[in-house]
Amino acid sequence: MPTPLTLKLSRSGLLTDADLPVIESLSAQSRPVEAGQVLIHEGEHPDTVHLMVEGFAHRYKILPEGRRQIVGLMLPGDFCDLQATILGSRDHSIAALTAGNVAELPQRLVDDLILSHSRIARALWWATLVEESILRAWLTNLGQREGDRRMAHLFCEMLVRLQVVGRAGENGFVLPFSQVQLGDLLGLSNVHVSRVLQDLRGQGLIVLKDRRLEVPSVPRLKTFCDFDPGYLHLSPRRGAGSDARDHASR
Amino acid sequence: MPTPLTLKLSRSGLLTDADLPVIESLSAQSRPVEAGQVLIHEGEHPDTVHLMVEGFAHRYKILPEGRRQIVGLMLPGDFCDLQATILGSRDHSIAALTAGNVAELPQRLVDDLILSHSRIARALWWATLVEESILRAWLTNLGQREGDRRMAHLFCEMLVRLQVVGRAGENGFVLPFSQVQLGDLLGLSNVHVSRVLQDLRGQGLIVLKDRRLEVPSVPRLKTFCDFDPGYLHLSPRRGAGSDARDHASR
DNA sequence: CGGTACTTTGACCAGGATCAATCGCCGTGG
DNA sequence: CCACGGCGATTGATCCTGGTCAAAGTACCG
Repeated sequence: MPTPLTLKLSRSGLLTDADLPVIESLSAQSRPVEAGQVLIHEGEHPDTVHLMVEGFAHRYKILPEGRRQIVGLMLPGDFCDLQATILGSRDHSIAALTAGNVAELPQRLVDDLILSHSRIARALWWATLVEESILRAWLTNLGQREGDRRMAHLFCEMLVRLQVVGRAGENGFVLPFSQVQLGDLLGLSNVHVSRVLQDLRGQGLIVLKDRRLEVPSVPRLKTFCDFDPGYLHLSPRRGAGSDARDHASR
Repeated sequence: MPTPLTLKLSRSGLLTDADLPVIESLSAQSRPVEAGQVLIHEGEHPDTVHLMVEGFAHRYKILPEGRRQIVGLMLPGDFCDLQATILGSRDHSIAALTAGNVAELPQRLVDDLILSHSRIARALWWATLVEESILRAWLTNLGQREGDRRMAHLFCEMLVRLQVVGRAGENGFVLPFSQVQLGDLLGLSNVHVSRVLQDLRGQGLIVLKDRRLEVPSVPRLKTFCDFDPGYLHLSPRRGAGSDARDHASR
């Protein structure tokens, strides 16, 4: 089974099979992290690149009054700070959401990789740009949708992103968030998150129990929140036995 | 007077004086655009890079129900689509907000520039990452702040960004938005925008008349909305006679 | 068995949306 | 010159999404 990073970058449409072993190797050395562990503190000036190999992490900002906004979700195969050194100090923190494994790559290794493998360099660019695209989708989600659709949209996105890296089935995945965290993701209070979830359950759009989210009808959920996966910029899965296995789109 | 692009990239802290003429040249050839003109349609697959030389533009997404969210603001010196070709089709549109000038650079020219000038390449990276950082700040703004602070935060950001490129004075700038557009930026209704503006005026935080925004006390406004410019990642202005030369505004 | 973290529920309140009417400003055409 | 229409801003009235406060229930853990 390929690593999540390989699975993800394969969907950029920019790689050939020759690139895959190199990419695989990036995930080889990883260290375990525990849930809640802070990977990068705001203000730090890191000199390594963090790659999620297993587990979830999140990027967040904290306002002086104590309010918190999660501004990014790193799933297996996602980089936490591919850019790190260019910007100087970080303007937000990153912490693990679940136990998992993180690879820490020296910035130099990444730089060398980019110089020597132009296709991979482009694929990394692609990953960064998709991240930015997701931010725009989130911004639209917060700015224009009400609680229930907002939540549904997040679930749709997570379903697709996790399916890409082989961490979700056709209809569900493990959702390791507390309701407070869901609130920090969506700009809602924990109380309201609870009610919205009840509501979605009541409409039969989701089944959420024991940290596992099931979506009885993915098309229905997508219609409900106008989810259009275009912003994830995924090329069709290619290669051996590409098949009817991904019904993505809609 | 240097072009806005030069002024902006100078603040990356990554360039030397030798790079400046090359950067200047990018703004040399520009064509006029009128207010409202669409520069890039959603779904298009552009093969040129757009650079704002003068005037404002905005990036926006439209939901099926007709709601609109502005997900980016391009000021003089900002690129509209530095990444263009990698992602394939665009997931949003870009339109001019005011009359202005736009340079259209062939993607090849940009690629060559990146290959031949590594410092400039890094500076362009920097610009892209700052854009992403701004998106995270906006997301936090929408998710965690109420209308009045949200508006104030936008004004603070615009003031700083415009000052960088010499298009704002110490205390104000030309704000070419209608209240509907402000609403689309901030996720507020036009009616509420009107009330929030009254409120800010009432508190003496802003003076807004004839499309010109004046901020009587910038520190007060910043305190009001917890504005911390760190996310713009600006290095101190360097170089010959760094000074009080940019009162541009008008 | 008590503590802690998370979820649920209820009551109440407020930020902000929606609907609707009015007003001011301009540009256009009679 | 004036009437008209369109756009944007303002204001008022009303409604609703979602926040806050508070309490209680649930589950896990040492």
